[in-house]
Amino acid sequence: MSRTEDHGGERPGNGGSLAHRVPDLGALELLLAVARVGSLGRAARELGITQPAASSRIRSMERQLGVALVDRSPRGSRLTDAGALVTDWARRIVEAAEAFDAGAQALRDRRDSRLRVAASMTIAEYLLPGWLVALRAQRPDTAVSLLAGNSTAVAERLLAGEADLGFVEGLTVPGGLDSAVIAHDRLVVVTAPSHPWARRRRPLAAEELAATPLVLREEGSGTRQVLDAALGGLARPLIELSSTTAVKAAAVGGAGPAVLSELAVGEELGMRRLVRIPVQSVALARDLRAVWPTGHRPAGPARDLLSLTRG
Amino acid sequence: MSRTEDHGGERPGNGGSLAHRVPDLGALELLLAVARVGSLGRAARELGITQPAASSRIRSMERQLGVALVDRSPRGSRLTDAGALVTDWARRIVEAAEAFDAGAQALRDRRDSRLRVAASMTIAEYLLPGWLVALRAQRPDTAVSLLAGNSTAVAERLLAGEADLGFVEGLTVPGGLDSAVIAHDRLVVVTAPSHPWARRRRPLAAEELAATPLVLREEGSGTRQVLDAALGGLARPLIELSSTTAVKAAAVGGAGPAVLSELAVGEELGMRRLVRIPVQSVALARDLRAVWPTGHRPAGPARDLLSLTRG
DNA sequence: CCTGCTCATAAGCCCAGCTTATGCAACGCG
DNA sequence: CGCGTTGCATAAGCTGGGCTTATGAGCAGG
Repeated sequence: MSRTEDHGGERPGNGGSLAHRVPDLGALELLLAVARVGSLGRAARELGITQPAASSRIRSMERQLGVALVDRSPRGSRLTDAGALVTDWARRIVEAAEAFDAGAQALRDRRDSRLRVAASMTIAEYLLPGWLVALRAQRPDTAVSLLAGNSTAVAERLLAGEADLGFVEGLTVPGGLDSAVIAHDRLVVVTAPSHPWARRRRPLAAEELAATPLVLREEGSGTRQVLDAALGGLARPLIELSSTTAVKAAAVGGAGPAVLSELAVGEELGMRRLVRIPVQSVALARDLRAVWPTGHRPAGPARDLLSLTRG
Repeated sequence: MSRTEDHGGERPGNGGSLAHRVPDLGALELLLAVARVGSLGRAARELGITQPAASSRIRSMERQLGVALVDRSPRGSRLTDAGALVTDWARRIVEAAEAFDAGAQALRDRRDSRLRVAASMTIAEYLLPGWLVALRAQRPDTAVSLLAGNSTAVAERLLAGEADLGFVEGLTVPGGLDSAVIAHDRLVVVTAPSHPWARRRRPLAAEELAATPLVLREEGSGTRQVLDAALGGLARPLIELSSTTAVKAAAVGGAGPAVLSELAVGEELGMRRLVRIPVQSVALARDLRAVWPTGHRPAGPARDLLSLTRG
């Protein structure tokens, strides 16, 4: 009985879900603390728990992973070689969690925040959380609120005085707003590694791209606009989906070639879940801009955030 | 009472540790499942739990974050706007956890694995987990074991027949091994954003770099070797630390400029915790190579993995 | 030799998350 | 129009993981 039965989503051969095989955030934070301070007890104090709790938690993490992580000695604890590696991998999870937390907090703080940001989806998804983490490190007491929407919505909020700083990714800047380019983005053509295009040697020609049915965002999205403009309104949809995520999932699943922001596919390219297909002579670049009401040069917290965004 | 007291490591103004503010992995996986299948009940079934469990878990996640994540209706559940954003951020955590899991499994499987990999630290830390995730997606039943060490150790394992495929990042290929370049890496000079160099307009000259005390890895490390070679053995240490992580931490903390692999600082640059300082006329590039015993061209699982590594 | 640091073990508490058993609302179909 | 199906919510009860306090044992240094 129990629930060992393999339902739909479970890949074969993995005993239970990720959550059962990966230590929880608390344990990972503890491990990082141990690595930093070199002692279970002091790490425990740093996290506000007792030494036995830390000891037991590290031990159960070692049991779970099947690997010794720390070398205990009467004079402290050091990471084993495997432990150092695990700790580095753990740090990635914790950093992602920090970004999540910063973003979530901004989503919640809505009311009494000192800095109200409006951002387009792509920027809110991929860039903003990192900026918020950095901002929090610099100015821990700046409460930020975030509102995500398309370029028009961002402009409205700014002009209505309901937001202090905006971020957009269109080809044009909405009227009534000043802007500064903070980064560049590019649309890229991607396929699953199994797709024939992944084995091409020569870059794709614009006509080939225009002639091929693609997995795309819906008409009206920023991404789609740029693509249509670049191809002269010719983009041929295989499927139209309403979120970047859905498009990625379809592409990973082998539905067909997709066109997506470079920002959106970084992770997937790194993990080789998607392969980037070079394209020739198609202008797929676009600017990412910070925007604010004409004249109202960002000051205070808005200026702090803005200065973080241009590295 | 309880433990609200702010001990050393806690930044002010954050109520408790990350783990208390970020939903656990199980909840995040559940959220992703709900987003995918559009129903609490079906998501629950997919994860092998009951519908009330899923319902309660999503609800408590919403309470924790202070944001409504899903719109429930008698015909299913769809993400709210905020929910879509949160789900995207959650996906990053889950992906990091998948990489962690793939790595940890390789660390454990030591014995009966079909593919034994030996890799240098930098590659094991930053690249390999992603490759393993991709490999698992392609060939779910390939058990991989991982041994991390320096170039010499990698070569030894391969030549002793204790590893099937190696990855090194040196300037030279150890004797007795064939190799293929799989990627390029570059050392970069980084500082905390507060460092004077961060506000420089002109690239750093080689002499300035050589004349400045730097935060460095210990002598003998791959990174250090490349730097010394590039500067003509002149690198002047401010501190010498024994792990990439420690170097990063020192640099982030403002100890001084550091020289690190591009791979190692990607995250920090994105979050603006570190700033990259352009350098002129210093050859800091290096190749990342797959290696194997001369003649034993990789086959089977080794070949699968190898083909994943050249995107 | 005692004091102070480290970690380990034991016994007990508490809450988060699970289960089963319900109820209620909306849709589609004979 | 009632019936079955699908989807979510609520209630009551169990269990285990993680916490606490209390204690012991190994090693270093004044």
